[in-house]
Amino acid sequence: MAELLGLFTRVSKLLREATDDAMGRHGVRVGQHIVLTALWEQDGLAPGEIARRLGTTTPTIVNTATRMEEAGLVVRRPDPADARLVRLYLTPRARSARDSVREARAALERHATATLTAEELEHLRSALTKIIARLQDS
Amino acid sequence: MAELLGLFTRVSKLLREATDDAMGRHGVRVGQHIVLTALWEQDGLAPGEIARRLGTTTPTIVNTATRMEEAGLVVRRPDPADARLVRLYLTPRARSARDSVREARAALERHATATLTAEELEHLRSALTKIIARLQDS
DNA sequence: TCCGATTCGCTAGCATGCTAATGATCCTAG
DNA sequence: CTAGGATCATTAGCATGCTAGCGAATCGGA
Repeated sequence: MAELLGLFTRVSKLLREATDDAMGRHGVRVGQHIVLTALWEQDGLAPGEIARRLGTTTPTIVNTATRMEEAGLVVRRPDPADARLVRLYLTPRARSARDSVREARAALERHATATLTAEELEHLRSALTKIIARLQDS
Repeated sequence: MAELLGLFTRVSKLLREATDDAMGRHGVRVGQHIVLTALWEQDGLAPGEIARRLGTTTPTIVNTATRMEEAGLVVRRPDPADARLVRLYLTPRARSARDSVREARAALERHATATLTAEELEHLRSALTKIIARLQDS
């Protein structure tokens, strides 16, 4: 596998599977993490605000929010000042899952990179950051 | 973005978008690349064989093959010796797209990693390979 | 030879993301 | 104060992957 894109495809798939597995044990699916991340930082955001923060689209957040509502992780409430807006609020269950989900992800990270030295890890982080910056520009 | 998993999620999404864009200009979608890769190496493989080679599932290959058949990239033909098997064959169009698709992917790779030194690139490749090996074991 | 287990491709149905189109609401210029 | 443009969530429909379950075909042991 000499091709870098192929390596990324492979890593992404494996990491995503492992992440979904690790988070699933805490009642959260991998796709819901971006919404949780945003709401953990600031509760009561609207779908469009979350999408803008995380570089996704509004329909993605809306659909994810619907699944999370069915799963009892968030509730929708209309904005009292602007009837176009819908605000998403975490349920107690979603709030309390925060630490365990974070720890599960951190543990997975440690496991996946266990064969890398601290220096290699830092290089990896740096390389990924550079690629992100490069792709976001264009 | 201190979290490595978050970096990977971001890179994957950006790279996947850019790849689909680059390949789309040659009439091939990003999800079809794994099937093409397998058939470019050996034409006439069955869905199950492709899935085993590439670490995906048979339904994924079957569905992708259906879309590729509609797009005129492959044809299905029954195996003469084993009626359970269906063999996938590239059309001339898919065969001739090989070089341009490869070059498009290579160009994207060069573009995405333009701000990395040769040494950084080698480290990145090595780190990704290590992570893949680590995750495949478990 | 024949019957149960295995091996196929395929379909159904789900999660995750996307774009395009819709309808409600808000705001601003005149 | 009103009309038209902007902004918002939502729905519809697609691509990509997955698991579960189906029916057809094959194989292997009695």
